[in-house]
Amino acid sequence: MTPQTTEAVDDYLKAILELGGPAEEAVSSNALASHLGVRAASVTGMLQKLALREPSFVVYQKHYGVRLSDAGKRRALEVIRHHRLLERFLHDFLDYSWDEVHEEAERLEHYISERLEDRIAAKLGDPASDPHGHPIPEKDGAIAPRNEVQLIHWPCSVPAGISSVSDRDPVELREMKRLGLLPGTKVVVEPGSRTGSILVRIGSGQPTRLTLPLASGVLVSGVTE
Amino acid sequence: MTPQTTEAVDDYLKAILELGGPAEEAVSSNALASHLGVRAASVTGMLQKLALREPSFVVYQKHYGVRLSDAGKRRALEVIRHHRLLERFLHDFLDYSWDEVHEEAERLEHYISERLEDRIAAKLGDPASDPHGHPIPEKDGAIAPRNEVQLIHWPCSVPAGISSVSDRDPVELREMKRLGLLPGTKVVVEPGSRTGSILVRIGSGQPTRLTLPLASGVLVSGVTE
DNA sequence: GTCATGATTTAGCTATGCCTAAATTAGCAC
DNA sequence: GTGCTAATTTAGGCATAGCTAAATCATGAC
Repeated sequence: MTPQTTEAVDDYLKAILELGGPAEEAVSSNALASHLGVRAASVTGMLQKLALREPSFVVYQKHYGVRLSDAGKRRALEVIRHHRLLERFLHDFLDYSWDEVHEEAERLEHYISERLEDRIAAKLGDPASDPHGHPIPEKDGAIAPRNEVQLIHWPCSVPAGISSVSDRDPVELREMKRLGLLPGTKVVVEPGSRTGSILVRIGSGQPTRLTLPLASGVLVSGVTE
Repeated sequence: MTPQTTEAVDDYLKAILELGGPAEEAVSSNALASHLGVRAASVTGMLQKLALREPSFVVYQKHYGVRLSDAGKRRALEVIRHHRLLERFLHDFLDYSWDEVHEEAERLEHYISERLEDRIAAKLGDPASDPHGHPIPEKDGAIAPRNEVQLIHWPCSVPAGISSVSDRDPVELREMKRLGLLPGTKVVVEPGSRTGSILVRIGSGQPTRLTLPLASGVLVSGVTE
């Protein structure tokens, strides 16, 4: 049987979901193009096909933007569930380190069957989040909303908990691990900001100076003490 | 990075390796076409590309046939190693049954990284065979030669051991499991052949009548008693 | 040796998913 | 409203991997 979706289609759907944000706003072709690393012309072509598909994956309006249809959103969330389950599985069962899981999961997420998805989830005991702290959508696509803020936007002296970290760059991830910037860790931003860095107390250690690129990859939320 | 091989290329290489047999004879386009379920014309086109690649995967002579080059053989064995390691992993760690592993492994074999291959092998303790009894090639491609014969060609009354079973048909596999036709089991062909079936004592049970399609999927070798 | 038959290859087409370059459209300033 | 600029779309091309139909080749029968 021909697969329902291709790798390219999955990647478009994920990108539209991410770029649309929690409000699921319409996403422009240019935004998709730069996020996916392809030309805007390629995006237009793909969106036209996705809109004409049966069932349609997107609602596309020329010169305006694109939104996911119900079917599109369902598939996007399924692929994200695959990705995050795989990351946790590779990390917990196959000795993958924090910075190695993303690349492998990014490839395999398109190819695992529903059966394998279920077996991995069962083996892991239906985990709620991946190793970077990102929530794993339920099988029906449900995903608990979160109040996350970039650490660099968190007010001084107010304690916060790391809820997740960006998994895009393995080098950054290794550095975060070294510094103890793990999901669940308590952090306090100390007075002492400069251009290019902030001062942060991580867990119970001494305040540490974090460069902005690094700190911008750390998402936090309030802690109820 | 663009992958070194595509799924189609992998499938051609595996097919050439299998159809060439232990002597690695040249394989005809027609044989490949019927094995792969595509038209002979498609095979010719693909072989021409595979021969021109750098490094070349095949040695191709028009109107004669095709053989694997060293690079082609290496890749074919790597994919087979992936397939069989995956089968054992799915079976032993993720509660897949005997007849479910093939389909999943057939898809994933093309997409797992060398790192995942290594981690799975380590987790399993470098197993020698998959759940159907097929030998898993070593990382360098080495694969112990076997003296297997189809059960239907084994002489009467001479004890034999099942070395492997065909994994193509899940229905057949379930039937084999029900009958106890598992790799390692001792079998003896009893006098009582008819057209369409043979009589076989499986393990220490009573003689059982096996249909030829089923029995032809059972490979045996001599047992040293 | 010729010829027929079956195997094989060529030629030309389809679809996906990307590209570039050129044309077009939308939205904003004024 | 006009016009500028940036976003968007169209047009035409490339590679992969399949297809059909037509041409060609090779081998065995005679």
